[in-house]
Amino acid sequence: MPGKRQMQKAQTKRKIIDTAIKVYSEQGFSAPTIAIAGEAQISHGSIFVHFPTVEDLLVCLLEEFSQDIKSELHSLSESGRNIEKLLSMHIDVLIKHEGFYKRLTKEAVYLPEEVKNTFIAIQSTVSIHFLQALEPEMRAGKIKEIPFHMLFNTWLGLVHYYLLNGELFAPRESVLARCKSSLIESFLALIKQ
Amino acid sequence: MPGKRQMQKAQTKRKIIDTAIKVYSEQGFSAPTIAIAGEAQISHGSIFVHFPTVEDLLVCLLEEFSQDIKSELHSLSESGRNIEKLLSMHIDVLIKHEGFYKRLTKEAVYLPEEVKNTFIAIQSTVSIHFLQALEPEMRAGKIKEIPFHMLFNTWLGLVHYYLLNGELFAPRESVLARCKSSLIESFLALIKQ
DNA sequence: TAATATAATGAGTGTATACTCATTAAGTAA
DNA sequence: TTACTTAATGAGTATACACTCATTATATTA
Repeated sequence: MPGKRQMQKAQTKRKIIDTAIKVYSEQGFSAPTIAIAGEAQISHGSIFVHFPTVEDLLVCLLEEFSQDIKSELHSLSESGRNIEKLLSMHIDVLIKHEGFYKRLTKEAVYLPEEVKNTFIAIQSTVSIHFLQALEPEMRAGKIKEIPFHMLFNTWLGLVHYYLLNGELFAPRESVLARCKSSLIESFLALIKQ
Repeated sequence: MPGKRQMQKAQTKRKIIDTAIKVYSEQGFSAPTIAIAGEAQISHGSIFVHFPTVEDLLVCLLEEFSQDIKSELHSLSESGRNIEKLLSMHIDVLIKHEGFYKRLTKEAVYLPEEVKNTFIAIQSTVSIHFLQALEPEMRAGKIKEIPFHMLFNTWLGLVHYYLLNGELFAPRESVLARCKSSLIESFLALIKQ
């Protein structure tokens, strides 16, 4: 059975992870570690007891984030497999994690390679579901004859463009929530044969 | 007539601007000012003789950059006004400035507000040319009935997505040069009625 | 030529940050 | 209860940077 020590340790680690997600979502990834320590109400040094470097913390954060997103995508995509539902579900998952996801798209350049690759792996998972939903309609000749990866990149490009320029389209609120239907409608109209 | 002093001064300022563009293109905007001074073969302090802060340097850089891009777009769009030519011209202009433009798209978050606004103003100019080229074809019913801003955002989203993920699509070379034709073909196929 | 003005220099300063480590406090085992 | 182990602490260190300013070198003016 786990002793008090082990539980306390695990609890502190969890607090660091949760607080880091919160602080990075709000302040961006250049937020100093003292901001995380302050918000989590632990000492600065504690962070380095659990994570040798901030890079290790980031990698851990993204590992968890990607697991969450992937499992959400997976369980939601069970229910229905047409393209409209899938786009809607995709946006819903992003809305749920909008703060952190937006930071990832905005600040990817400055993140370590491993973190970037984990983020790319998320898109890869999305593309698999995207393909599964689109394939029947493509076979049925309802979709324009354009390479699949182009269709997917157009969708992701559009969604990320809205995330990156959210302040322009929807100041002080969720761009995705506000623009969800017009994004989906427009994209569907574009790809239809 | 300009004395030797004034000419020398102007020449140094120019050297700083040109070198800063080069260094920022290669290393990103977090490149330290000593890197610019070193590359320009001037002393570190000289930068601050000409620009009180790095922010002032950045603003100056973008002012010039946006003037260049806008005038290129303007002179090129004179020649022909159909949408295919315009897209091609747009990509060509971006290819010409790809290093710096790519950095702007990647690191926009960390740039001062004034710089971001200048960058947005460039897109605004592009959208005007885009509309002019598209309008005749829209009137003729050749284009899908989708709000104009959606068409434009889809295009820009796609192009920026390729710039941001260039390493994935075309490692060690110009993504835009490599993917230009497929970007244009796919986009035209999508928007056609 | 001598006096003055100023562009350019680069060692030096201040600040923000990640990370360290000796110390403390609290759990665990004898 | 006592000795041992370890999570947590936070003052301290090292580093990287933007920006300063007294000094130097060069042009301009009298």
